[in-house]
Amino acid sequence: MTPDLLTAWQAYQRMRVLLNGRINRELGRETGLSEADYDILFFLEQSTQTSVRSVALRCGLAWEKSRLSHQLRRMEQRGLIEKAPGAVIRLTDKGRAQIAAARDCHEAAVQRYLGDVLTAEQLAALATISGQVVARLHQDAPPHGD
Amino acid sequence: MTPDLLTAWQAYQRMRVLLNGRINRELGRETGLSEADYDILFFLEQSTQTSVRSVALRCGLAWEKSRLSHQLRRMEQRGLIEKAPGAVIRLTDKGRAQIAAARDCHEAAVQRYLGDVLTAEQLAALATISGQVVARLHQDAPPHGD
DNA sequence: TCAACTTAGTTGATACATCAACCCCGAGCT
DNA sequence: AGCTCGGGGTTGATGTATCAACTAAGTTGA
Repeated sequence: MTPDLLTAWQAYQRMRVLLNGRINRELGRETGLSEADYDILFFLEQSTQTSVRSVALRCGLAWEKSRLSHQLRRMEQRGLIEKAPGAVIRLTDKGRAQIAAARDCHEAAVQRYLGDVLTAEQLAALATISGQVVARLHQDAPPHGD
Repeated sequence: MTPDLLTAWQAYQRMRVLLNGRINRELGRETGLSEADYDILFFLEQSTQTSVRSVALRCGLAWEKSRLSHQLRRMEQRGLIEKAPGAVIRLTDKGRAQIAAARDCHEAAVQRYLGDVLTAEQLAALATISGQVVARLHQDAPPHGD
């Protein structure tokens, strides 16, 4: 492991842990939603259709099936979504309201911690780097797992 | 939120989720250690002293106290560490053996998914970006919390 | 027709993360 | 002395993530 790689890895790890901790905490405190909640609601809201099949969620979020199942059960109990027959998921009015509020909070955080700090070149570099790593992950253990 | 920022954020998020999931899964499968276990054991092993006070762990890892307490309890039950009076933590032989094995696995993964994929410039850019974001996080909500 | 296979989804067990509430002890103050 | 106060550490409750085992429904093929 070269020093460059070690340095980059440790710096990345630190950013990952701190940045995500911070955003999750802000989101939870201000909106009562977890990151998992947010991801689900955001996907449903962005979707052009009014209802989405579970499998589309699983695909789009790259989640395990059991994780999704548990999460959807909890969210249904809280009234954020509803399940229709045929493994179809729909946003409730409450869910729609919460994601709208949360999006502002979330985008503000991303702007504050990334947008305000990085140059356009750095943003582009981050996107490129991420894309390359993700491509490597896909090529390396493709079957279907994660 | 500019398109550049959105793109970078989404790409980063995807990398973060997939890369970390993959590394954690490999680590768990091949060594039986979680990321949390690894962080603790790595810190203890790197430490020059044979024993470390809890508070040093909390500081070095930037963990919440309750998180550390729960984690140390579980690890003591599994025989990876032992607690001495005075909030002192020590690696057991078993713990020392496991972290040695895990380090190889972990470094191989980092090499495979980052080192083999990114150029030296990209590694440097990633380190710089991470450093800037972390600095922003510290300046923004410094007290001592997270 | 029926049996072996896939794939979507659920469930239960276990581990992990976070919050709030608590215990303990030593530093400072009256 | 007796006090409070703050920090280190623990605990319990709750939400979250992962794995393994299971159900159910559709496919293929003998």
